[in-house]
Amino acid sequence: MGRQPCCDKLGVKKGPWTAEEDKKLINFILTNGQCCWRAVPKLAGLRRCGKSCRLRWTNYLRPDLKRGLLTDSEEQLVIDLHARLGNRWSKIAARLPGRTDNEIKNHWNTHIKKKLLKMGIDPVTHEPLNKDESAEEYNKNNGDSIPGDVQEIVTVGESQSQQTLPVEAYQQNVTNDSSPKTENSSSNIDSSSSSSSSLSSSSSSSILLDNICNDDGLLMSSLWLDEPLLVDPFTNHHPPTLVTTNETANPEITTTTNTTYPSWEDSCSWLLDCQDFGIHDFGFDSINDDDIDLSILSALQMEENALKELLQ
DNA sequence: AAAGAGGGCAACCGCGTCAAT
DNA sequence: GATTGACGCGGTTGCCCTCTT
Repeated sequence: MGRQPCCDKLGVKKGPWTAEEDKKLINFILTNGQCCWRAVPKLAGLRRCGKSCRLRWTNYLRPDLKRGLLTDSEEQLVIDLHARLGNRWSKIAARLPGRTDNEIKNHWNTHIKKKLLKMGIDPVTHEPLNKDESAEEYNKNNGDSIPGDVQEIVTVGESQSQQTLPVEAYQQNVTNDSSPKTENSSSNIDSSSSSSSSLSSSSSSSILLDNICNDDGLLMSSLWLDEPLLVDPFTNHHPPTLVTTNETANPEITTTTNTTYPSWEDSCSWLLDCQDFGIHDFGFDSINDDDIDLSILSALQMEENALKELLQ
């Protein structure tokens, strides 16, 4: 007959994960790697469904995850990808290293959606909302009049020749947005420019987007490509995405090859975070530190080699 | 200071697809 | 080929925290 059931439905724990459970899961994945989620709860000594373990690992415990709010450039990238892909969060997440589909989905629903609506952009179609509708919508949501910039966006957006204006308007809005960000300064998307103004951040994001999206066919084939770009030492399947900006189409733009991927600190900051509740509580004592270092260094070496191949 | 409202996020649910038997 | 279950994904829920009154 079919496969064995993934877990005994009876006695399966639900709800928030405890530190103890996290510890067990991390220990297990680090020592055994990711395989066969249905076997994980039993082997790791967890009273959880394999599905729940996978979710916990991919959305919260994975070492290559970034923390904090999405950066402006990441947000911009999400918007643009969403305009092309719709609610395919996993595909969108695949383009944002260290971000999970769940995280992006949540961020979209709680932040970006509202921002777009506020700016008179339909978050579903990414088209400008009807001026009256947007005004109504805005008044409904905010009990206030539409700000001048939104009105301008809506008005300009009515022009047939300005299809991409909503995104540009958003960029402008982001650029002007002076609200503080709690996001740490590291951005895998354009870390080279993140230290400069938010304008350059948006611009580089734009270049990146242009690069990715100039040819929708190329984008789609690229997005549907399931083959991992590089090897991740922990997951073996969802590595830090290599972001290469190589502008050659426009002679006015200096040809640059800007490749970024998470630094050692970024990739392993979670290990440092473990110290918050005692890294040894995780039972890492049993793991040879040299093994971890070597595996990660080896993976980084592989990344470097892959990068060189790409650049050749 | 307390209570209620709203927002954010982690986790669960249900469905579709693929693979094993 | 049919059946069954794992896996992955998107949608939804519910808890917790913060803000407002």
